[in-house]
Amino acid sequence: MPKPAEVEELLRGAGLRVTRPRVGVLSAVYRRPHADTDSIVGAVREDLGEVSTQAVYDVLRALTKAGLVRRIEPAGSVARYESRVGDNHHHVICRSCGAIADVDCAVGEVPCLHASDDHGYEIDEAEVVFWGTCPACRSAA
Amino acid sequence: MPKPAEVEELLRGAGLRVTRPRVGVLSAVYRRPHADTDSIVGAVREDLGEVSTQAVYDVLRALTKAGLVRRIEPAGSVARYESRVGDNHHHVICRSCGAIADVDCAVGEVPCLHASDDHGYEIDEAEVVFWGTCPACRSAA
DNA sequence: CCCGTTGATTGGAATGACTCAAGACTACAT
DNA sequence: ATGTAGTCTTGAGTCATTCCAATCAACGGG
Repeated sequence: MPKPAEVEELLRGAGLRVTRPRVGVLSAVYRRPHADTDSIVGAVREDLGEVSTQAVYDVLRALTKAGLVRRIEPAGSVARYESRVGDNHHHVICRSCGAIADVDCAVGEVPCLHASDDHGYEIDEAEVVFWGTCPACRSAA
Repeated sequence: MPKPAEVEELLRGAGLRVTRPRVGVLSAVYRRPHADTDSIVGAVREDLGEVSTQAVYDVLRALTKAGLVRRIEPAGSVARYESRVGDNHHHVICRSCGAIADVDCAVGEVPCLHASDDHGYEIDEAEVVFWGTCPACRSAA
């Protein structure tokens, strides 16, 4: 959980200008892993007051392009963002409630898996999603 | 590529009624692997004439629930459908043009991978997506 | 320390995939 | 043949996301 000053340093290091919405959004992503855009907007507004929805969308795209956050798009869900980047970890998602948890990659480097037949593609990443039922939903059933 | 009679048999075997839109949609999915809804609508209309877009959506959902087709939702793309079901294969997707190719699973049975830490989830499937650049886009660059 | 340029933010409107509701219709069983 | 559960159609609506033009602010050069 980086301090505001560290967040600013992260932005500067990525060649991005330091603005209030950007600091707020990046902090919110650190604070709430796997949050969707809507809840990030809410979190930022709690901190900063008024921020336009479009600013958050724009900032998230800029942060994603800069490699400071990672956008994940599980099937059947809206886009979500997380701050863990560069360590090529994977996710386990509950089919029932949509909860997401991180799963460390056994290999650690991309691409961690190799296709049996790559069809001539030059593969740079292997994305793994484990689908299942989380403990809470399992005991509720 | 099943004949119309075989398609009807597939539908009946899944406990679904045999209707013109259903036969048309299921044939179209066999004919065009990894097609999105829009191009399936187009393909069905070529065969049958007028079919409402909503009927296609509805049929695709029914076929998915019955396990006759599989819905895949690659990040940054609309939903796509394929007829290969039950063999737990994976996909390689071109970052540039979105082309999708099948990759046979080395294991063959679900779940083919096991998480290093399952967080208590009961995992029933491991979905793998390989991201890269297809031969055509690579030579065009 | 101030100022201008460049890039960010805002607000409004639009896009597009997908869903919902209500009624007409039809495949299939009795 | 006939009833009925399940399909198809039409039309409207939802929601995440994007586009555009105008305003505004960060930050490096003076």
